[in-house]
Amino acid sequence: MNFNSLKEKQVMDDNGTQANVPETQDDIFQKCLKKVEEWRSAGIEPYGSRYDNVDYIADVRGAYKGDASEVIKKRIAGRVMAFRVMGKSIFADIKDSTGRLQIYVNKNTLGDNFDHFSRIDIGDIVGADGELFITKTGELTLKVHDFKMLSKAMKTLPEKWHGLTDVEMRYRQRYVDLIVNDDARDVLRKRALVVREVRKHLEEQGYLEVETPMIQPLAGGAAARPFKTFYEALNCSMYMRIAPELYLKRLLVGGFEKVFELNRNFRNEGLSRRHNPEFTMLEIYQAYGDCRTMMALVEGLITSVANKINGSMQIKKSDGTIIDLTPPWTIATYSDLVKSKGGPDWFDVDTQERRKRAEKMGLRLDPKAADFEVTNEVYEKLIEPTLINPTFVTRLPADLIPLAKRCDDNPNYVDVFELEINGQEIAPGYSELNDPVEQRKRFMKQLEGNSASGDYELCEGKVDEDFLNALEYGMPPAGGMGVGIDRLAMLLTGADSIRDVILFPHMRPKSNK
RNA sequence: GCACCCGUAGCUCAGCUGGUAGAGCAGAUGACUCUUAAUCAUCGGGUCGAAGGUUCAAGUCCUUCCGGGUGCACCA
Repeated sequence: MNFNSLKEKQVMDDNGTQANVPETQDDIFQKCLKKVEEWRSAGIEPYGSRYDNVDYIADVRGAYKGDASEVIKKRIAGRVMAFRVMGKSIFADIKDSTGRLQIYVNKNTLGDNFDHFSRIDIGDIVGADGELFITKTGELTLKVHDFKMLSKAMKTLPEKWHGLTDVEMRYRQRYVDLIVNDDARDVLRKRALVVREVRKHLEEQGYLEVETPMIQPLAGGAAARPFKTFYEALNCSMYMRIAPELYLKRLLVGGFEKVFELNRNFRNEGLSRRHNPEFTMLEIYQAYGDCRTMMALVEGLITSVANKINGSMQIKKSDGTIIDLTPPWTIATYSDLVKSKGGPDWFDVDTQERRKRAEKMGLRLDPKAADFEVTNEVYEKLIEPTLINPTFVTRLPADLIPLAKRCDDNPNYVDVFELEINGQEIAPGYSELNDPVEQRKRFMKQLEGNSASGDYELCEGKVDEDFLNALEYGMPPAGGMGVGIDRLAMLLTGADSIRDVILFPHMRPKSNK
């Protein structure tokens, strides 16, 4: 009568058996449920428990020394990635976190269990005991004596040859991506190693890792729009931090001399290939240092991490160009870089002339742009993208970074650096401002600037009085630095998109209808 | 936020100037005791992202919406 029964009837008429039923993903699920029941009634639990003394596949491969007569018994566990049935023998590929190994099963060795084994699907997780041998075609293989079901998969894996390429699904269902795409797994594992090595290096240098609030009453330390939230128990609005800076400086006041924090910042901004609003930032402060202290530190840090991760100072990008991290890194002043593009007399000519030159070089300028913004356009559009090998850009215009400490010899410049690698800013470093009166003045000016621009409220027009209070107790002069860990991971893994180095990048939730 | 591109079976993709959806893998059944993208035979699987519109007829053309990608902007 209804559609389904008609359809099933037709199937029956066509081939005279009841075996074939309509096949959708849901039907496959039902089929698997049935398999689970059948296994259970045969005394096999498809969702196994603890499975001890498992060898990593990489170690199993290492154990075979080329002597075919030697008997090597091993136990492995992992996911079935391929399954090739040949009558009374079966080959399957098992994958664990260290690699892949082919297993071989035949009816003579397994007996009744062979039929149970033959019901395994690609995607199931199994354990297997057996001994190693080399097949006719020369592949190291485990001949299975016994196996154990550890987990039955109810969904089919993406296709074995092309894998999973749909970018959206790779990010939304990262677990599938990780099962199927070895390179995704490698990149994300490398990222974890980057984080580990960064910590190790800093600890070895005597820096103390600290954790400061991620939910803050005022979101300071950077110019960015914060995420706002509400703290029920305290009955007040709070912000997700945009930077840990103001708390880390409080620690300098408190007497911690070398500290770092490696954790998430949140900025309420758009997403792009290079930006994720929730990103991992390393901030480091060192009392009695300045931005040059930080330059030496970051050069040592990144080269050491690169060496541990890649074993090389060269990184090949997807387009074939090579980034060379070999120290010492280039140091260039902002002005010299701008002059190299805009002409040696760039800063001597008048504003009109600078505009004319910039436009001649193909820049489209906002007619309202201030003079220093015109210059900065030249820097950002024409110079920054060309800084592929590591370059410390120093002595930036004070207009650009109003909160930093001025250079001793010229108050028009600030004593900072921006580390550029691969045309991207990887780390800014500062000689930190420790004059509380000057700091208050700049905060006030910044507030005015923000209310004037009217883009958004900066923490509702409030100044972090507690931070100023801390400064008034006296903060040692210090060098400070921030390193974008996601971007560093991109650099060291050659990833083109920041999302490739983030396990679960943000996605717009799918509406349920 | 703006511009451009994409969305077809569980996955990877075809589908021409509009004519009513197809392949491989995965799945089912059978054969096969050294395969490895196993092979061979047979079979099933679709709200063509969603909703409207044009048309005798829409996967295909138009509009809106949803989701994604890239670029720009915001932003270090």
